[in-house]
Amino acid sequence: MRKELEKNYDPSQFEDRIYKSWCDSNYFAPDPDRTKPAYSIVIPPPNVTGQLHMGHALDQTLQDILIRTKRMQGYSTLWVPGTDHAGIATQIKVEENLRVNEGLTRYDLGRDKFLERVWDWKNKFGDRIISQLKKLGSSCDWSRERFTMDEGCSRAVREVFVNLYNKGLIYRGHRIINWCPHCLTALSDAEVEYKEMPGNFWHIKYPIKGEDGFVEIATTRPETMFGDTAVAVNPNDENTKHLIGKTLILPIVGREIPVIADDYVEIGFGTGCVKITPAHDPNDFLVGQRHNLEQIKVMNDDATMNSYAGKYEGLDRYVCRKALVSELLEKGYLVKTAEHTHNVGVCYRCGTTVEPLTSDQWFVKMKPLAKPAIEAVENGSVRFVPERFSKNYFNWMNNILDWCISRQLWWGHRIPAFYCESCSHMEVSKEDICVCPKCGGRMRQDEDVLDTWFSSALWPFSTMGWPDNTEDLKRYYPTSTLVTGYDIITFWVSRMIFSGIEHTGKKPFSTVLIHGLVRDAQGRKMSKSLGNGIDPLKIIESYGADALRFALATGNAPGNDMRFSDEKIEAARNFANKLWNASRFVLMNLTEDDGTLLGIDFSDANLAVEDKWIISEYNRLIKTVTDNIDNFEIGVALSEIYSFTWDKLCDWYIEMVKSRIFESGTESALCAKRVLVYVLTGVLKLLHPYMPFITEEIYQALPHTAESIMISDYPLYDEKKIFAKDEENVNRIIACITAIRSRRSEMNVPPSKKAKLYVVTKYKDAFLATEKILMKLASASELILLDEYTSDDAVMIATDLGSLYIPLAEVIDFEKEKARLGAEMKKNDAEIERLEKKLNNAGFVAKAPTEVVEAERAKLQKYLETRESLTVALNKLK
RNA sequence: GGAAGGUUAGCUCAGUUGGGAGAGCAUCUGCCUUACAAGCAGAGGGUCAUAGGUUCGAGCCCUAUACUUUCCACCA
Repeated sequence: MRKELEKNYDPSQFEDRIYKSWCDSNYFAPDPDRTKPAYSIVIPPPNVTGQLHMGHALDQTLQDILIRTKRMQGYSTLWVPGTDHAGIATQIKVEENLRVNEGLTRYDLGRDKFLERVWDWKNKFGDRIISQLKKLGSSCDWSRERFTMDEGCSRAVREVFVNLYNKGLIYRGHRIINWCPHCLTALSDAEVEYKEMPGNFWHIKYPIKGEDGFVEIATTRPETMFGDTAVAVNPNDENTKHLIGKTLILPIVGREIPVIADDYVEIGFGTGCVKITPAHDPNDFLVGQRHNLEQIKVMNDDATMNSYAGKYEGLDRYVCRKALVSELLEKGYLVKTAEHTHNVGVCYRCGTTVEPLTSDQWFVKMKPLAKPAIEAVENGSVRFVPERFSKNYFNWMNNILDWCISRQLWWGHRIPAFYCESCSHMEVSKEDICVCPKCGGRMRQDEDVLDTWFSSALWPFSTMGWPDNTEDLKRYYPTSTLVTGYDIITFWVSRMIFSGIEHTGKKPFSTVLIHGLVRDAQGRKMSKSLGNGIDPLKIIESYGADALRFALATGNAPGNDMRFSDEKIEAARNFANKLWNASRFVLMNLTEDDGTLLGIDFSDANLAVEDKWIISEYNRLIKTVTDNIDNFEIGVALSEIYSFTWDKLCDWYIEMVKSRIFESGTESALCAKRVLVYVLTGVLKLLHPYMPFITEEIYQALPHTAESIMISDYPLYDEKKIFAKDEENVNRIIACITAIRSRRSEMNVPPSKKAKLYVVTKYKDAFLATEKILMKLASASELILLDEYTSDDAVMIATDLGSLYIPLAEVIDFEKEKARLGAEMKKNDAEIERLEKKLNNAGFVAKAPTEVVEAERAKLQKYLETRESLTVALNKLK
């Protein structure tokens, strides 16, 4: 029994129901048929405690469009879902919660108790994001849902860590790293953002030992002078050369430091003399290494000063800075203070200014890993869409430094390194080690955890069971397409590429489809602090998931940011409504015995010219949509479906066949109905990947062969279903009807007023084939085909079909009509002149492709015909 | 400092190998025409940022300039 469609389109009535039916039917699981080609995607795992935002919605929509298309096209599709533990972000959230609700810190609870709390949190909110993804219609295989800290992924992490360590690609070292004094952890270079901030250049005198003079240095961070272990000058700088080798006395501190030569110092910048603080500046650190300088750390982990700062010990770095500057001023060491804006690194999670400092951390040696990963993109094995983002990638990968992977957090994968408490022997191992293999002493595991992105980097294969060579891995890895935003190319995409190549010997995916950010209606980034975020769930509630998906998938080019506005979502909803109503029309006219009439035979001689027209147009649509999807031009494909559905199917075809359909019982009516069902079903299929719910709801109400539209066959382009001649004829009539309507409207003829229509045409076939349509849609009371129209009481309309005359004597102002025709003639003549000039241009005719020249000739022909008609009409008015 | 985008209708944006510019929204004029007023039929509105160049032909390719966004680098 067929279902009826409700009178009004109300997605909330069916979206959840349909989603459940898909799940119950297990349609999201990959087809086990081994003969089908594989197509796979892994989800960019959202933060486990995060809330769905527009970025997710866009990301999900694009992936689902690809997956659903491929599934219908006969691929065995796998879309692996899951979530990320998001180390710092989650830990901060739980700590904040703990502080607000219980006034406790994580240290009050201790590591184990605290981690229990985080797991509680994860279990409580971990399902929320997943259920939100489902609201969007995502066709992920939920039975394969993964979490970066589940057993399998954790095993992969250990495997990778140990392998890299054994290859010498992971090492522990004392290096300068980015330290967040708020999160109390090291950060990788990628996790530091730079913000422009106003600051000062303080010029300070460093007295020269044994002389009266001094050296003037300029610094933006005077408080680090407690850690100065040299002053550097450029050996080629004539102005400062003489200082090399001298000894300086640090003001206030009194410690002696040397003047060294290093070409890191830029000649002509500042005073030419640079204080060197190896423990608190990345560049100074390198200078220190070159010159064997001592590293003096002057701050504690929370960015308060330590004992090296003498009486400033315990003060915050900025409080210290202020006090120190006053003291320097008092004592005459401060030469001047200049304003200076500079970029300051801040923690990407909490925004605190990071402190570069030396510390013992774990690193991944990047150069050897980066090389094959760069090559993979260079040789096209991994392809970015749009292509320009590969430049982004190269820029990062070519300049990459070693990756600091240890974090002083509790939430994350604990580093599998074990230290002996007795003999300090260290072992790195996949299994826990309790007893020292050297001395039998007790081993304790490294306190630190790994950077969240360390596990994300393994996501494409860890989710498929690696390091075991599972069936999934064999069948679905490497994955086909990765869909993500350009903002995490460095964080995530690049790391997946080198990890995949290193650990599986294969690239993790073939294509990286990059999308932009979803911004608010004013173009601002959506953010919590601005409070301008738009909640996708609210949008779904009031407009439906299909409308949201439509709004996100259309109207912007790949990789570009897009603005989300009410207008856009309303337009999307209106389209859904249009489709809904058109479908209702089709269904209303579907008599019971039509129910089996699918798969219409197109050799059927009963097909009217307009039937062939819409079938041809539909067939062309299939090609356009398929081609565009193949090129990842998802938005273009969708707008093609949109304009076909609205402009061709609804505005023309349905209007054209209405009168036929109402002649019930005739073969002609039946035929139109068959075509309607055929074309509508086809459009629904093409549209299904974009708007899965509404298309399914309508599909179920139509006569259908597949259980669900989502597992039905995707339409295929068929050259035999292009009826070029009929298309041409119908297009002529369409142009004709439009011209008539336009003239009537100009002349304020009410739509209800019908008028005789005289037609003078050399396209008699086209006219005869479409007579009825012309009559109805052009509001004609009678059609009269003539060889020549002789009276002068009619409005003449020059069209592609020929000259049309509407006798509307009472509304014609002859002078006005003459003027109008004259103006039209002038415009027409201008076109003729332009085309003749072009066609008389020997260069054009010789060099342009013949089809272009032919097209121009045809146009000229048309304008010449129009001139004839206009001339006749004008002569009559004289 | 390096790099990549953007500049097209009043607004937001498309424009896929170069062949006389499109959509949605907004505006104006008519319509409750038996699927749809979340609709129908018409209409107006653009020196495609500027200046050069290549070409028979440039919104599209090249060079320069202006304004703008983003990424990377950089706390002397």
